Amino acid sequence: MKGSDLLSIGELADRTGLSVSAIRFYEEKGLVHPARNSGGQRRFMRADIRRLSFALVAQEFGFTISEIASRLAQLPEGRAPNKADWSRMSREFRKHLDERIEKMTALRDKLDACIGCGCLSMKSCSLYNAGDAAARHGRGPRYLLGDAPDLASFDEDS
Amino acid sequence: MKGSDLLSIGELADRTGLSVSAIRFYEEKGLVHPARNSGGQRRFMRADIRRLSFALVAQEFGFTISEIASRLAQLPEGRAPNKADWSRMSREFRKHLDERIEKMTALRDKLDACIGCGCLSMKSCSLYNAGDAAARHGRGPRYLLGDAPDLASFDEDS
DNA sequence: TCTTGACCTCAAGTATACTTGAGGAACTAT
DNA sequence: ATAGTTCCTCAAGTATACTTGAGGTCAAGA
Repeated sequence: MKGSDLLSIGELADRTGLSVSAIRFYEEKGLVHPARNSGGQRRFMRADIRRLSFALVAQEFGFTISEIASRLAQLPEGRAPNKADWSRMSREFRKHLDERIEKMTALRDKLDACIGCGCLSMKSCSLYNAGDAAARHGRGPRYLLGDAPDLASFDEDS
Repeated sequence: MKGSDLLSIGELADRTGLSVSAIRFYEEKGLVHPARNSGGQRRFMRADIRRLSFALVAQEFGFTISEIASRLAQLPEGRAPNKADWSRMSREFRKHLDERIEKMTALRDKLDACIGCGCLSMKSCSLYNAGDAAARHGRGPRYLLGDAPDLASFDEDS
């Protein structure tokens, strides 16, 4: 396979640092769509190195496989994506990153305020209802760091 | 149970927005340590509302249950934690938050630089080896957004 | 007292993200 | 040609974070 511009799954694993099984799994999830040779073995394009590397970075940021698959789906399928394709996609990705960082920072600052004022008692804690600012996908609390329905709980024992 | 300063699991669920099953699960994981009444039912302290609320916030930030359990273990067990206990704990927690946000921001900025220069081709991409800056706990890629072992892959088709 | 809702335990199921293993075919080098 | 490595599929296992269900007990109001 050396010299070819198609990569076997093992070569791709070496190039990305991923395991072979993880790459198969990612294919199943739609992150890559390798061709097959006459013997049925996967043959990847060089551009797939970048797709998978992007996936790994995105995972660092807490994106799920299916979210990543959606982003990668924006890249052209037939031809290898070029700089413009990647830049466009990355720029969009960046927006989501910004949002995520912003939410984390906002939540941290609220926690910070709570530590600063020493309250944590919900009478004036800004973390109460901070949930509006935090991206709580799916399951989540109705009250954060608080006990709003009854305002007497903490100050008694302090 | 009304009027008592001990809460049933259902009351705690109402106050935190958690499900009853989740609270039982969290007990199993050591986030709370409720007493039992004569009939074997769980009786929670008011302070447990805060413990669980903290757990929920921490989960937003991407901490695992066991990490959260470790943090909560720093609070006094016998007596209800007071403001000073919570502040001390939160302050420590805040450090971890800062680190996490910093790492995300650093990684984003590297991605940003890549978009800016339009490279994404690994010859000078700063996301390559960005892994040093990114907290990759456990499994992780050896190469990020790149294909260092062979520097010719992207520029051909662009 | 009796009924109904809340609670109990324990086992199993769900989703995400993979890994591991069995049994077998393909590829590559000598 | 043949050995050794790599690849294939499919099923099952792992860890995290819970939920759901079965079968049964407890508590609180009428």
